This record gives sequence, structure tokens and C-alpha cells, in this order.
Amino acid sequence: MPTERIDLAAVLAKTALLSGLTAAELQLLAARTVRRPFQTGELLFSEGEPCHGLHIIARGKVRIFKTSLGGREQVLAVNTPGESVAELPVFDGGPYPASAVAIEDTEIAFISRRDFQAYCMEHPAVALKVLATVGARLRRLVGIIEELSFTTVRQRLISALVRLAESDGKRTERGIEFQLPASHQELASQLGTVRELISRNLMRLQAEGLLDVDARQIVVKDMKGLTALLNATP
Amino acid sequence: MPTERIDLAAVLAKTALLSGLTAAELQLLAARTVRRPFQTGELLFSEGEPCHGLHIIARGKVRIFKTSLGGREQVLAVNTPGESVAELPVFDGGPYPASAVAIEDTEIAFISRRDFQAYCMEHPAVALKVLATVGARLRRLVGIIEELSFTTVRQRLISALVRLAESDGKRTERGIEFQLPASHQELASQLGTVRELISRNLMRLQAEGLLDVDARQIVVKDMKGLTALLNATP
DNA sequence: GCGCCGCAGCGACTTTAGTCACTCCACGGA
DNA sequence: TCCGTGGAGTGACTAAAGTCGCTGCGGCGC
Repeated sequence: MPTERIDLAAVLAKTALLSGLTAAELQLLAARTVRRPFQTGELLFSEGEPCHGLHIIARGKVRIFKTSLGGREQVLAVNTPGESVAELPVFDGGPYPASAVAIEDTEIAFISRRDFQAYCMEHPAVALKVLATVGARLRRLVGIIEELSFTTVRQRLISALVRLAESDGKRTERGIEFQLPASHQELASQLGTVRELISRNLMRLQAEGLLDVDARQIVVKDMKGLTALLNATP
Repeated sequence: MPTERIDLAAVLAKTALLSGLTAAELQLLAARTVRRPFQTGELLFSEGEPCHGLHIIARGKVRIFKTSLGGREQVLAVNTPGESVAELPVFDGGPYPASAVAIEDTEIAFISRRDFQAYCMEHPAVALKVLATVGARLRRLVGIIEELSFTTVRQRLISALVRLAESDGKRTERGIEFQLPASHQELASQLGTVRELISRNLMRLQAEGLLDVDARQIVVKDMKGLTALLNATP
């Protein structure tokens, strides 16, 4: 058996979508799976294109986003290995609602629509897993809508900073330290705004004594003060 | 056989989710279905509650929405008979991501989580139908995000007016006439803004000669001019 | 008929968001 | 070394968005 097959089955075994399947069942699916490499910056697919199959991320990182006429971008999700991308158009037959780009060198396990649909008919449990996965995706989208509709850029930025501090932050004598994981430009796309507002709002938080900003290095000096701002009416 | 059972099967037969099933299969499901009446204004469920089952609208109209701390509302969807509500939490086990309220006197066919999941395991085709339905929902959410992120209230209002003109509008010698289907307040919730901006923007469009507004009666005088504004950068 | 409401219109004002046009800086070729 | 490039900081400005407070109208119940 060629190593390629073995690797694919291993990748599939690690995806949430397919957990709980026997090795034999995975092999069956792996036999119908194609590897596709993508370089950083390469598009997996573009908004509006017809969908031919399911993408599972074996390695790398993928950004799902919409683009406006004016060139602004809104990020819908950033997905990492083990996650699948664009499960839904596979089933409803419509075009991709957004574009996807590799933001690291990435390897995709690709399964054609027909094959995956057939597989779901034979393994209803997989269909239910897909539904659960899609549920999580839908929740995130509703969360984005909530933020865009109800909060200001400032609040969205604060909430992103708090999240980062909680996940990546390290306590030091100066406060909670962490690095911004991306450029201001990218952060702006994720928060649905423009670069300048990220820059300005960071400076403003610094002026208010809540943070220290040094390029991408952030030191949260007053975590309580920060979180307090989240529950305040705009 | 009691009439109640027959009615339920008829309702189920008309829902997109369950199309293509045999009468016997529907009977089976109908036997596990409960009717639930709701009066106008009554909540089907609230954001954050655990989800106990699937709601299918037999009669009436249901509004799905989020509420902000400040009391503002963002409508995510308005659903009508034959559509289902909140399919997703049924499968991912999480709480409802938004609230639902009856905006007309409504009758719901309710199926418990367990029963519907079991049914999906036995009828994989139904699971795929659910996925297709959910796909449409996800597309709508992405559309809302796109509008909130990229467009102004003015543009969203125009696009809503154009949609209404195309669906409900009647050509007269004065232009294309139609009624706003809801109060300014409700329209504002759907467009993610506040009442005043609806009022003002309508007045502004009237001042620009594109519309005539008389309370909820709208007469589009210059459809081309309107649609032209949709593709302009903010 | 009276008063209570919910809906709509507006004026005046404040705050956010977004745009444009620069400057500065670091880094990595050629 | 010099230059190109991309990220970041900023000032000045415009335009949206949202807030407050009040007026006025048209039902509807009593």
C-alpha cells in the first residue's frame, strides 16, 4: 500500500467531521480523496464559483472572506488542520458564498461532491456530524452579525484583545503580554473595518492607560478596565 | 384515525425538509409530532435556552432575532409556513443562538431532538435535505454580514425597497406602488439600524425625486435611479 | 368624547467611521 | 549601499450613524 494512502487516512481520522469511523471505513474514503497543495496566497476557490467537493485541511491555514466592490475584506473564518472548509455548498448545490485563500503553505484533502454525498447516505452518522460542524459555523456567523450590528469598532477590538490575552497571554510584572497574531490590516478585515481605525483605537487604549503598545507587542495593564468596557453601552 | 394526525401529516408533507417521503414514513413522523399554538407576540424560545426539538411552522409567521444590551434588535430571518426554525441546535446540542417570536397567530409542529435525530439516522436522505436547508440559511447570514460590513443604511434601505418593488410592486401611471410590509421600527431591525434613519432616508430619497412616500405607501418614480445607487461605492 | 398608545416626522447635536494623503521605519534583494 | 516594498502612525477632513427630545396623528378602549 503506498504511503500516500496511509497519510490520507491519518489525516481523515483526525478531522472532527469523520471521527468515530473504523479504519476500514476511512480507507474507503481515503481511496476517493485527492491531495491538493496550495502555496501561501493561493486561492482555494472564489466566491460565486460552483462547488465541486469538500476540502479538508491537512496542513496549513485557510482564511474565508468576502470582498466588497471597494476592495475591503470581511473575514468570516480562519480554519486550521482537521477542520473542513465550505461543507455546505457541497450539499445545497449552490455556488461558494465566499472566497478562500491559503495564508500558509497548505495541503488539502479533497473529496468530490458525489463521493461525499454517497458516503453520507451510507453513513448517516457522518451526515449528523456534518450538521453539528455546520452548527458551530452558523453560531460564529451569528456572532459576527451581532458584533457588526450592535458594537463599535472600539468594542470589537477590545473583545479581540481580551480573547487573545486569555488564550496567548503571559503574565509578567508589567501585565499580560502577547503578540498580535497578524497585521493591523488583517485584524481590521476580521473586525469589519479599516487599518487606520485599528491603529488609532490601539493608541487610544494606550493613552487611557489600559495597554502598552509596541508595534505588535501588547501589554495589557488593566484587564479589569478592559473587560468593563465590553459591557458598557456604546 | 383522529383528524389531528391527518392534518399533521399534511403539514409535514408540505415542508421542504421532508419532501420526497412516502405517506407511511410521514405518518411515522407525524405520530411523534406535537402541535403547539402561539399567539402573536409570544416567544417560541429565547436566545441561550437549550434546544429540545425541531419547530416546523404549520401556520403563521415567525421572526428570528438577536437583542442587544441597549435594547436594539437585529432580525436574522422571518419564516413562513412549510419552513423549519432552528434546525441546527437540534444537531449540535448547543443552546439557541437567537430568539424566536410569533408575529402572527402561529401553529408549530414540534418534534423532539431524539426523535428527529433517530429519524435522520434511518433516513439519511432527510439529513441531506436538512443540510441543504441549512445551506440556504447560512447564505442568508453571510449576505447579512456582507451588507452590514460593506454598505450604508441608505444602501440597505434601497436594496430592501428594490426587492419589495420587484416582489409586491404594481405598475401604475405614477410609478411602481407598494406598501411597506411592517413598521419603520421593524424595518430598522431587519436592516440593523434604528427607526429614525429609516424615516430620514426615506425622506431623503423623496427629496431626491426617486420616490413618493405617504406613510407606508411607497411609489417608486425612478427605478433605474434607485438601482444605480446600489452599485455605487458608499 | 377623552385619554392613552404606538407609529411617524424632525431638529439639533455628538460620536464613530471612513477617506486621503503623507511620513517614518525595517527589511531584503539587486 | 541604495532602493523598493509593506506595515504602521497620524493629521485633517467628510460623511454616516446614532441620540434626545419633542410634535402630531390616528386608532381604540372606556
